[in-house]
Amino acid sequence: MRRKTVEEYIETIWVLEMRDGCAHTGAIASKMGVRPPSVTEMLRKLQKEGFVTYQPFIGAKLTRSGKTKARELMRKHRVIADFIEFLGIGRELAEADACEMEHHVSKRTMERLEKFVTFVRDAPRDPRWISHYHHYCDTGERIGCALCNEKGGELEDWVEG
Amino acid sequence: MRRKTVEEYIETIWVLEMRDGCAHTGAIASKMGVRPPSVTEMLRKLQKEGFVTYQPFIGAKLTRSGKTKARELMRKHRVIADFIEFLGIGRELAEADACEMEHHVSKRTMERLEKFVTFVRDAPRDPRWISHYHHYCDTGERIGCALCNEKGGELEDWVEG
DNA sequence: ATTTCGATTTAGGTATACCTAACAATTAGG
DNA sequence: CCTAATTGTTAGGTATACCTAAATCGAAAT
Repeated sequence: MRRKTVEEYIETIWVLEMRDGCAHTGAIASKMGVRPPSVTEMLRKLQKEGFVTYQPFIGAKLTRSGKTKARELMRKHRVIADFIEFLGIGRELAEADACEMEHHVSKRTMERLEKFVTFVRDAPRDPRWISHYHHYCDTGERIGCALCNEKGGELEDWVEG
Repeated sequence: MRRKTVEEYIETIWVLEMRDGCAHTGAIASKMGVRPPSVTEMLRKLQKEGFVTYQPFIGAKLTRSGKTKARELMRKHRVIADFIEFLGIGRELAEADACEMEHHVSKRTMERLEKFVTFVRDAPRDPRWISHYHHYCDTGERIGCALCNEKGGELEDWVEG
């Protein structure tokens, strides 16, 4: 498998710390599919960089800055996974893809993507174009509501969100 | 800067081969921001893996399988960049983000994303919800066309794409 | 209290992409 | 044609995430 980044360790530690109170070397290792010595080594690095406090033979906890970082990452992760799910992909693959992608998207793009996801998810009513999109995915056939798509018409009958 | 993948080398070689007939070590190096020895080394690896033919002191050309790979990657790249641009990000950053992301998206998600981009770009008429989305990005204010969003209404007045 | 055993760290080694410095080949000018 | 400049490769070394095997810690059981 691919080599893990500092960020992936932080996310894993976050999850384990939530669950167990602190993240043990072995737990991190098995969750991430690496061997314990790799974890020990990384924990030392993360401590040096100020993301965790690490007590040998005990485990690791995120510092304030580690938690900030983790929250940031989890947020990115959720937004990306939600978006991919919206595209019509099952949650499991959406999650897996989000894992891979979340470390490679710029801040500005993330902001916009988040807005897009919110825009779609929290629409005041179920937007018809989404079902148009999914119909297009399934059949390749493009349909469109003439009223929705009408060009140049005045915007009337708005509903506040 | 981040360490480059095999795929990024293949893409760069594709571009240079298009432009110059073949990809020279120095050209690859300067385009990718690495030093020539790194390129020489990678070219040998790529040759061993069957993606390029490499003649020392002359340059590299993609093999059939290299070209297939390159086309695949360029397509991914374009789709992702187009999507990010659609979100309201300028082309330059969209391209940069695409570069980072394109190596981390699954095939199935890419297929769906491509459909989404096509669905939006080639809509028979300019879909109103896009301007709604951009309005939402700019102002945070959610507006919606009641006719478009009306729930449960029968689908009438369709336009074939 | 001592043994035993699971979990962890230490020691030492691999693979990969990168570098600089030194050397070699090709190309261009006189 | 031969030298000089440019370009490319070789040699040797770094950093990082990973591994296995061996040593060590700590807790639970006799």
